[in-house]
Amino acid sequence: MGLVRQQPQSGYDIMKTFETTAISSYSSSPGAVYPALRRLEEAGLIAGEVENRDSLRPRQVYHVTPAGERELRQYLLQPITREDIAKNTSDVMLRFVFTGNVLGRREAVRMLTQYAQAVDAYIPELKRQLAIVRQEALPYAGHALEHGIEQYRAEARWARRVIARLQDEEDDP
Amino acid sequence: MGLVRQQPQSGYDIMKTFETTAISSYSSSPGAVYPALRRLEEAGLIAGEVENRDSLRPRQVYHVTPAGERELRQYLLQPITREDIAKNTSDVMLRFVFTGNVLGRREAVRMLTQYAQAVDAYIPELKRQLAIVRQEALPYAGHALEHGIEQYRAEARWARRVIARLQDEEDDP
DNA sequence: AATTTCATGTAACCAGTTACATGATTCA
DNA sequence: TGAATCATGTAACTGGTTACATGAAATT
Repeated sequence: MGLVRQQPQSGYDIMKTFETTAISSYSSSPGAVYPALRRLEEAGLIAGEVENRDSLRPRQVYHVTPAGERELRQYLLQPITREDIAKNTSDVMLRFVFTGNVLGRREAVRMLTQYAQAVDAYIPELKRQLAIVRQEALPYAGHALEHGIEQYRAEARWARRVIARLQDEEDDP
Repeated sequence: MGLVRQQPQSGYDIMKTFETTAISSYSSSPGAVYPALRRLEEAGLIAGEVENRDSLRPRQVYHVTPAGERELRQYLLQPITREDIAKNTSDVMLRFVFTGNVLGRREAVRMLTQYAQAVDAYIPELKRQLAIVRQEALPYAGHALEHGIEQYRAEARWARRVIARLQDEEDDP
């Protein structure tokens, strides 16, 4: 839906995007995309219009309805939870991109600030787990946990860097 | 199955592990765990035995069969693909832990070496995508891509550090 | 002329989520 | 004694995967 918001497009376009870009964990199969578009349309969040109706190769181009816009904004404004960061960071990234595009720079900064704080709060949790697996002499699990800690550290660094950059732009447009 | 390999355990134990540890993207719901155990048992990869049969609270404790052991080893020996690293790094981490525990340090090092190479090969791909989104003036998508690049850099650093550590242990056991 | 790409979909299969259900045991 | 935990499962719903199907338009 975020994709359709950015630019009205067809199911085929969406499949293309999932195939070619690094939006991981999303499937480009028509069996996933077309039913999903249908569901969103039935929920009234997007609406499809047929392009090139007269020609022999029509396209269903979807665009976001006002109700869909409201829903999307509401979704993007939801606070970032511990679950969000523990499960899929790439989902959070997608959310960040849409937050920036739909709600603007201010909100994107707000979101990243929240995100960085949530990450900071999560790292000690992982450290506790690391202490436990070290006690239990599970070396490989320990390495994997260190991996997680490093990942989240990189995560926080990135967020703070982007926040700084966005705020610089604000000062100097 | 990897969990059952490490130590024979029940469905409840597995649910507990998923709940308490940072094995993301795995569900702790009984509706997922018990059918999965059943499937593995029907495939002959694990076998369950009833503990405390006489008591009023029996437990089905599963252990890996020889066929399951073969299957697991074969799975762990499979080369790491571009898809593996692009989709879910946490799955790769799980695989690393089991590789270390089941196949030993040598294989763990081999796997990490492969992994680091695959990551190195993936980063330029992301950089190309970054160049494209910069051309198209998509700032937020650009920040998200930079995030991905940073993540994979941290990934490669971690892998090389762990490789070095494991090789040190080898020299000096 | 043949292959690839555009463009849309359907259907069978598989698997996860949520919620419900049951009952014993342990702990406060 | 009541609440939490141990322990196992089922059922309805949801949604994704794989594969099949169709046919026009563009490319080689």
